Amino acid sequence: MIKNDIALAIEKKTEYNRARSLSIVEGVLEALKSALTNKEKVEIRGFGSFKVVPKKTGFGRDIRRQKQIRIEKGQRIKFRPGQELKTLLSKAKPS
Amino acid sequence: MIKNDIALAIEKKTEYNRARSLSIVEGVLEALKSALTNKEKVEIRGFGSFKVVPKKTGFGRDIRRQKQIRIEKGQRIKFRPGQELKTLLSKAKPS
DNA sequence: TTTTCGATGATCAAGAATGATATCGCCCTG
DNA sequence: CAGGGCGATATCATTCTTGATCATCGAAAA
Repeated sequence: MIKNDIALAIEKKTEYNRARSLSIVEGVLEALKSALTNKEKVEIRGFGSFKVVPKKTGFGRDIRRQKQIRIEKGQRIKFRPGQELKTLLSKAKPS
Repeated sequence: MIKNDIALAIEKKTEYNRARSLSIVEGVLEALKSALTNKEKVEIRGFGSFKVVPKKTGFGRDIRRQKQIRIEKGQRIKFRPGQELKTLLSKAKPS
């Protein structure tokens, strides 16, 4: 599924055309991005939660130079699926 | 950020009221859930990708009974943040 | 069509997550 | 507001990811 597919689903659900539906989907994504950029946790019951956490510290590896390098401070995003999503998955047919 | 906050953002962006905006947000989430339930990967450029992958195999622990147990087959969902989201995060002020 | 993101893979060591089940305080949401 | 999801926590052994950089190629998206 890609952004356009979601817009298609919104198009079917509303009286908006594809372009407007796409714009709305982008609005949703933008809201999420903005919250996360502000380190704000995002929690959607049933779907899941996104949380900004610190990067690991210590060392990483620069493969090109075969050397260890120090990992700078930073943040990353963790997603944790919600209950409902997990349940839907466990009920779906095995792949 | 919670579902209602996203609906608020959509309300501001459209001529829909809160209830309809909320319904649209739910439509977006429903589309995502449906795709994932069907084991379909979801890729949104810049935001990130969700992918259904097999659960780890081997053993888990039943704490109540202080015993190891075998982990049944299953699926879980992995999220991988997109480039843009990572970049926004690294540019945001340290917390 | 063009741009560029994203998946994959390579290395290595450290550390986080995963799985299982249950409790409890907080809080999302119908 | 009430119901129940969510997250932290507990255990233990194992699995997996994380981080760094970069090349390749398929595909998202403008």
